[in-house]
Amino acid sequence: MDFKKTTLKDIAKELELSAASVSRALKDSFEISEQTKILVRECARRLNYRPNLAAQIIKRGNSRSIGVIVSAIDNQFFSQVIDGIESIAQAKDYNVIITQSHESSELEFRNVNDLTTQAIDGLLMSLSTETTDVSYLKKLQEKGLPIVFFDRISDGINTHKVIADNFTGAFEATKQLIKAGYRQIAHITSSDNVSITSERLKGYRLALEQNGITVNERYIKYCQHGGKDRKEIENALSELLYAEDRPDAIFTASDRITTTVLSLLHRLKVNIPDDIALFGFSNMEEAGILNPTLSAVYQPGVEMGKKAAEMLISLMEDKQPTTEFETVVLPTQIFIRRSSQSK
Amino acid sequence: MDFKKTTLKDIAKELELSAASVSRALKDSFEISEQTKILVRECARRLNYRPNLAAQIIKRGNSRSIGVIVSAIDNQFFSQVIDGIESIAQAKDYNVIITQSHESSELEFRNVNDLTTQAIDGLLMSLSTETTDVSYLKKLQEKGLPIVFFDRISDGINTHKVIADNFTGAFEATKQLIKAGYRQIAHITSSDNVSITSERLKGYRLALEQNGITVNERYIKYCQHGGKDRKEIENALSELLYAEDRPDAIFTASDRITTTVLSLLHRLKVNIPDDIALFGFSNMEEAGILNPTLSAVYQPGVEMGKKAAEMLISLMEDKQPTTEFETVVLPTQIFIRRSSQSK
DNA sequence: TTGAAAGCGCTAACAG
DNA sequence: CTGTTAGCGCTTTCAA
Repeated sequence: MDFKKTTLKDIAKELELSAASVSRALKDSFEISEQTKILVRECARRLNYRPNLAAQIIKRGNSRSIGVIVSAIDNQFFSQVIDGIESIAQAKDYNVIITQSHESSELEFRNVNDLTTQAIDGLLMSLSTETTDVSYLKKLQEKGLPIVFFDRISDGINTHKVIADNFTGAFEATKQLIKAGYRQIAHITSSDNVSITSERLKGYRLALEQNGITVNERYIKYCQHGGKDRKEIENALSELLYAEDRPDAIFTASDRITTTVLSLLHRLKVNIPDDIALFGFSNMEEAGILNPTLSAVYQPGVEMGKKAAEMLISLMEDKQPTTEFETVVLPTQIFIRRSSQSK
Repeated sequence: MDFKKTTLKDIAKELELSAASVSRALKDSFEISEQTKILVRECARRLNYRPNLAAQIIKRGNSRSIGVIVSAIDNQFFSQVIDGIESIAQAKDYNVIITQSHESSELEFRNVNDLTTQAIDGLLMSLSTETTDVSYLKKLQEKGLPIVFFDRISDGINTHKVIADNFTGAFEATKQLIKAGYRQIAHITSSDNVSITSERLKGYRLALEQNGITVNERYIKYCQHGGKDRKEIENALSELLYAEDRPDAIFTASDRITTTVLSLLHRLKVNIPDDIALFGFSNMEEAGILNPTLSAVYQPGVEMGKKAAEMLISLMEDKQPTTEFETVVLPTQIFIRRSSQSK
């Protein structure tokens, strides 16, 4: 079945006008008489006319739409970012096309390809945990595609970037655990490919060092797929739990890792926070009704989305190529709840 | 800044061929010699050529992309549905454009408009809680746009539909509460505009009646905005809690309502399930680590997405207009956990 | 105030 | 095997 759309010509024929006049009338051009405008508008409504975007894109050479790539939209942090992006985009009359990489660099590559094929004017991007090679993005950028990175950024590309203050977030979280009396603090984190991992790791390390605790490298566990694969979190956790020097606290570096660890500890009947404390990075609205309530570092998702969209749109609308790029760091928030305080 | 794309012409000029030949070479047409094909492919790669989708759309008259409208992607049920849709779409080489209505019929209308302007070939749609008028969708359908409804469907339009077995889900949930000894079972649900509300309500009513419990109409509370507005849930809950015949159990009809009620009960220090039991519709992965663990009706989100996408694609690819439509009902699952069993 | 015509990038019919 | 040409829906000169 084919979706028969009304075109300019249909209206022109109906009204015995030229397509050009109809086009101008619909744009409220000054060269068209009020009377024809009214006629045209009425006819357009009646025939349910909708301009063909593809034709406009071809003509104008731009599409007024921006592509977004995140690892997964069911991550509340990312859906908040998307809400932020959409609010700015709508205000400035841009369309938003959302795609998911599901932590796969192959899918990420494919999405970028699809998006550029789809004539996007700009790209907002948070890298997958798997991604190490960003050369194809660099090429696109060199061809003039404006790109702004958020959350998981890359040093390999010079452009605007927006991140949360992962370092301070991790530092404060670890400090809180220490303050609550924990000493053997493990860290389960994402792949060391992504920027957020090393930023958070630095905060974790410094907090320990500043408090006279030697960093135990065996306490640091990486999940190469960002916890997309439940198994890898299970492995990391078992290694920690069945070691001779079992930690008394775990600091987890992402939403998914945090909730999975919590659920695994439940299943293993490990008491939180008495046996093991838990402090996570999480934007879950439900953190306060988990068992136990979850201490967490919260990232300003909506704000990050807004900022990233604003920066991208400014790149797109700049007449001359931008050469001075900035990296915006947004503050994180710490919520201290039950899961990190027994002692 | 403008994103300068390589076109067929650029390749043609470079290779001193015609645009037509280049086009055919890239399509691996039989009329082109192996040698030119190799040359063309090499050149395309080198110049980072990407076909201009807009041009193809105009030419072909279709876009190989399908639009999706859900109320909010941060709802885990909907993100599962989207994952299902994407898996089918990718396999059949369709693009997916996701939009959110945020439970507003105005935004929903705007999204539909944007999507049809963007030359989608088909539409997958779950209605917002606010929506009562679907006449504009009917018009689109009459113009030949294939539409498939999922989850929140409308009687006003005759087409394929996919829903979960809301009736049985609600029936079983209520029955479980009765079995656990509860008698004063309240129901907090969405707007009575949406189909899922009445389906679930029917199950709730029947379970009560079958067990000799008279339905107390004051126990049924509607949230006109599906709980998007926290206040409306708060109001519904207070009315229940401060009534003279305070219920001893609440059956909630959606993810958002469920978690919000849980969090409000926490704040009010109401003990669950001893003071009040809770049974909800929820697709949250975290249901098992909430406090208390949440008894829930689970809907097959991924499956629903897959089924809806398959039906839509079959509508789109059918040569003659389909006249026989079906409504697929997928089974729900019941998870009985702590929140519904004290007595 | 309106129309005719060209052209955006691509494809397909037709010609050679 | 390859090129020429027309046309998809729209905008934009240029001309009337």
